[in-house]
Parts: sequence; structure tokens; C-alpha cells
Amino acid sequence: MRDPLDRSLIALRRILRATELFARDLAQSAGLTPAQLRVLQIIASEGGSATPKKLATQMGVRQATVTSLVDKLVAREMVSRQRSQTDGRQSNVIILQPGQEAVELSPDALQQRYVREFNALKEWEKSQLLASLERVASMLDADKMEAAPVLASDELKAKDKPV
Amino acid sequence: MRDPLDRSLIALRRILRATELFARDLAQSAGLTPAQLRVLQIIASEGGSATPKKLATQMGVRQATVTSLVDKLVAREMVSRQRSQTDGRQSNVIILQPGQEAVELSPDALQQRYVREFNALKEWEKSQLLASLERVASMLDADKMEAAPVLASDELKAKDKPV
DNA sequence: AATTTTTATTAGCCTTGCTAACCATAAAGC
DNA sequence: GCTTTATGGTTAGCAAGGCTAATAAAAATT
Repeated sequence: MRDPLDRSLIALRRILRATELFARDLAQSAGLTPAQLRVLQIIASEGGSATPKKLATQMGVRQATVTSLVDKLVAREMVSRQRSQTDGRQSNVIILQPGQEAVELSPDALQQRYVREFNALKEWEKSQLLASLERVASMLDADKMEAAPVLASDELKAKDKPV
Repeated sequence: MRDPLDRSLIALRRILRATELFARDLAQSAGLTPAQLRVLQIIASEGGSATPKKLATQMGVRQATVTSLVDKLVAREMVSRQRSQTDGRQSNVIILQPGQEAVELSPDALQQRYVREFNALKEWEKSQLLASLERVASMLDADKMEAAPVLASDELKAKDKPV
């Protein structure tokens, strides 16, 4: 039996690898790229519309990047832009029917499997797993970061740049 | 208190994000892009040289991708190509002095912290953590398990450890 | 009223990754 | 032997995601 440290490192790599591959699969199967889907998901979770600013913040990405993502979604008519009435600088990105459907149909396979299997665990197993994950997380990320409970690895690509 | 499922997903994302950000910082401080550093690390871990084929397999990318990465490393004289004597089709990518230094200088901060903290745990804690990580890994990568890419830049430490 | 800040966009660049086409060389079959 | 096929690598060209810098327009400050 290998030493536990090595094995834990290997397990970590497997986790990283799985999420990366998942993002790629998703890109193909949904006809959307991970980043585009993420945009749609955020808009949907915000109730149907969001500003580029909001999207950029939420995704941890520059506004310019959001602009280009939204451009592509607009081209596919999954979303439309509408100038804000109350603040002329802002615009609202509104999700359209096809976009809404894409979100609902998005085969969140990896997360779903995780969710299903997690839920199938016994209570004490859940607690233990949670405790372990949180421990590892705190071992790895010294500084606090707020994260949404969405296992979308495209967000990882978001460079964390000083603004 | 949030429900354990959400919290576990958040913890997972923290892990993923921390790793990604770390890889970035590391590459930046070494003056290399993450992918380039990964190439160097693999070569180093293979004893100083590796074929593009090998690199592609290890990284889980296409050979063409490796070619372009190696091109850049060659341009910076961190690496050189040498046709194989025994098989005229193959070439060996050989790490040069500057490349070796880059690998050695790259601050393996995350890995080190993880290793240190892991080792500081009590034995039963190590076991529990390991069990949890392996469980999560298998929850995530159930069906895809061939490639062993270097995602966390830990290839150096985890020398020739097949995943 | 003038200045500064905020929001969004444009333009141009880089990196990672892909596929398809193309050389060589090696191996297998007749 | 010679032909065919398989393998390893490269080239060329493309898409996606990110970035910065510059710009425009509206809002907020002074």
C-alpha cells in the first residue's frame, strides 16, 4: 500500500482531471462552451437578467470578456441586450427562450452524479466527507474566497486579477 | 448553516480554484505559462528527456499541441530537440540548463503546504482524509480514467507515480 | 459647470487546444 | 525484395477564453 500522502495527492489530481474533462464534454454535448453556459446559468439564477458588471464579478472575469461571451450568446439568440432605463450606463442581458431551455437541458452530468451519490451516503458519511473536503480546501487556499455551490470548472479559468 | 451537499460542493470548488490559481502564480513566477511549465516538469520527472508522444499522453493533449508548446520552449532555449538514433520517427525533447533551473526555482508552495499539513495530521485523520478524497474522486471520474495529466504541477514530487 | 468615476464596448494580442493534411520512418504482408 | 500500413511529428489554420488599453457615454462628485 502506497503511503497515504501520495495517494491523497493522486486522488486530488483525479478530482481536478475529472472536472476538467467534464467541462470539455459539456462544451461538445450542449453545443455551448462552458463559459457561455456559465453566463446563462448566472442569468437564470439571477431571475432572467443580469448586467455585464454582475456577470463579470460573479464569474471572476473582466467585463471585456463578458462582452465577448454575451456577443456570442446574442448571435445565437439565447440572450438579448437591453439598455437600462434607470441607469443609462448599464445594460441588461436578458435570457431568451432558447437560452432558458439550454440551461434547463444542460447535462450537468458530473455534478448530478456527485449530488446523487452524495445524497445516497449515510448521514455520518456525509459529515465525514464534508469535514474532509473543507479541511483540504483550507489546507490549499489560505485566503478566503466566496464560492458558489456550482461545480463548473470553467470558472477556474477565470484569472484572478487585481482590479 | 447550509446543507452539507452545498458545502461540500463549495469546498470542492475551493480546492479546484486554489489549485488553478496556484498553478498560474507558479508559472508566472517562473516566467513561463502553466502549460509550458507542465512540459518542463514532466520532462524533468522523466529524467531529463521525453518524446512528444509521451508528453502528449501524460498531459492528456494532442501531439500537435505539444509541438507548439515545445516550439516555445525551444525558442527560449529551455529545451532542445534531438532526433532519436534508434527510431528515426521519434524525437527527444531534452531539458537544458535554463529549463532545469526554471523547474527547480518554481516555488512549490501549495504542494509544500499541503504536504506539511497533511503530515502534521494524526494518523486516523490522514486515513479519513484519504478515504474521503478517494471516494470523491471515484464519484467524479467513474468512467474516464486513462490519462494522467499534470494538473497540479506536482509531477516533480509525485515522481513516476502512475495514476 | 467641470471633473471624476462607473459601465460597457471595441480592438488587438496571447495561450491553449483542436483537426486535417503531410512527411518520414518503421513494421508487416505478400 | 517491394508494397502497404501504422506510427511519430510537424505544419497550418481555426476557435475559445482571457487579457489590456483606449474610447464613449452616463452618473456621481466637487
